Amino acid sequence: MKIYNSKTHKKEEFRPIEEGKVRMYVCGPTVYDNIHIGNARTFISFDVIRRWLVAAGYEVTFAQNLTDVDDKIINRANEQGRTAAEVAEEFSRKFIDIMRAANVMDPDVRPRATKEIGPMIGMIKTLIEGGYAYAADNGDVYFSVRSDPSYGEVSGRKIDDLMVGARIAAGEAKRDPLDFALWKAAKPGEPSWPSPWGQGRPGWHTECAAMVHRYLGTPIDIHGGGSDLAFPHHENECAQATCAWHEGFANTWMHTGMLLVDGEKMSKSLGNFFTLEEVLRDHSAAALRLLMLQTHYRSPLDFSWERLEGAENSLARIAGTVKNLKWAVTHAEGAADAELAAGLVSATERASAEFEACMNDDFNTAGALAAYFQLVTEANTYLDQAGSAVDEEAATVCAVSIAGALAILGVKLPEIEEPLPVGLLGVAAGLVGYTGDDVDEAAEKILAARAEARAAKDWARADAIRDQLRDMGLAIEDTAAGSRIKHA
RNA sequence: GGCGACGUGGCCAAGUGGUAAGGCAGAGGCCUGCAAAGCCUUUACCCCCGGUUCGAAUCCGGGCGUCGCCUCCA
Repeated sequence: MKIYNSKTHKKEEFRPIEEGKVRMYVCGPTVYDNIHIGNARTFISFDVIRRWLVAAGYEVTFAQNLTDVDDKIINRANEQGRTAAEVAEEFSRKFIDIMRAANVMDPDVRPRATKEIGPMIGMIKTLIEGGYAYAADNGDVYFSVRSDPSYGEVSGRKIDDLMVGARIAAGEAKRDPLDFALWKAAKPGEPSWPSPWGQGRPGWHTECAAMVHRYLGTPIDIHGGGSDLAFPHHENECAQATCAWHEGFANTWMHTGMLLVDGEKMSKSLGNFFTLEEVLRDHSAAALRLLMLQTHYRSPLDFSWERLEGAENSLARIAGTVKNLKWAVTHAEGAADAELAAGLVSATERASAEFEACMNDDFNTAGALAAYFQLVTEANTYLDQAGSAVDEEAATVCAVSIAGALAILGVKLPEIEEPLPVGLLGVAAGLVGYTGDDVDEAAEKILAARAEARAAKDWARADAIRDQLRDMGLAIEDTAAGSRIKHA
């Protein structure tokens, strides 16, 4: 398996530190608001990466933090006249719920910054003792960037290049403009914890480093996040961890590309964002994920509602094929053509091999999906050619393979076995006088009545039956193997 | 200004040395009583210029353009 390491700018053969095991960490959200789909892109990308590592046989330990103390949370709380803890609790809960709605697996560990103050203070102490950090008179503690000779390696920067943009904000007590806060002295009314440097709270970069160390142990195999976190966040995390424990921090750094709207980065500060919640209100999580996976995780991704609609259509096509394959298996009649069946089986094997090769090549989900789109076409062709004489084993193998591949990617196909509505019974009673209580039997009677009308060239009756079903949100699909009623 | 990434058909996008996957949308055709679904066909000077090579979308140099980071940001 090859993974692009953004620290070395190369695809590298992935070798976990511990044979067969992967420890990975992805920076979680600061819980001051609902997340937008740009945030979601990163979490969905790493969800797929994690799922593929698991599918490849690795035992994966996945940790993701919740940053529940931060300037932005405090500001939001002040605006709304609530406590920071209340704001953090609300959006932590919402984040967890919406991630589940998006079919993103829960992390194995989800530490919260406010519950990890002790380990953070411990790390800061170690850094001060080692000469890498210093406490300022005002109660802030800063990391001394120039004390770390490897600073800049994660994001590929040179300290001298950074000088231009670096500034010291009013009220800060840095010795060097490059230095960043490990611990911030409390201002009146802010949440704070006691420390050797007085009441205060941890800096953002401090949290992640301490939590990685505590829950995964350093070094870890994979550290991920959006590409906008590479600098300064990841650089600073790495600097602290490296200087505190001297055992390396993360072997592979992975950064996801930004999600764009009209060519510009989606972000809260620009205001050009859609929340994940509002997107999932009218669109399936599966379609959103499919849309995202059709672009490589490292590339920028241009979001549009048109594309999302397109993904919805693609998804329906795939789901339709899986559904048709399964239906054909249960309605198979007659001797199947062995050659046709063998063709479908080998097409399935080809798709599966191609899928695996693409995923193993730095998670090329777009290529992996393309292999299965091709198989979908081949399966549809098979169903056309085979008619009702479907080879049950070949069709099953194909259907399972398609559904399985999508499941690995976390794309949930629309309910394949959704039952027909009970209201169909009433239609059946009116149309064909069927008064039983078996919906499937009613459907068969209705289809039989339509077939009869068509045979008698009574198009008015045949179409009336179709129209009546349409009013109920049902459609009739005439396939090579016979007609059936499905959800429109 | 510094650093990095990218520029492939109407839209999106994979492909990093051997002659252009796939999705969506459009058009035409097949099938169908009509439709739906499905299948088939259909559109590429791979941003421009130069170089390396038997051969380049793919490597090198230059140019133009876009985006990101350098400040909170997934």
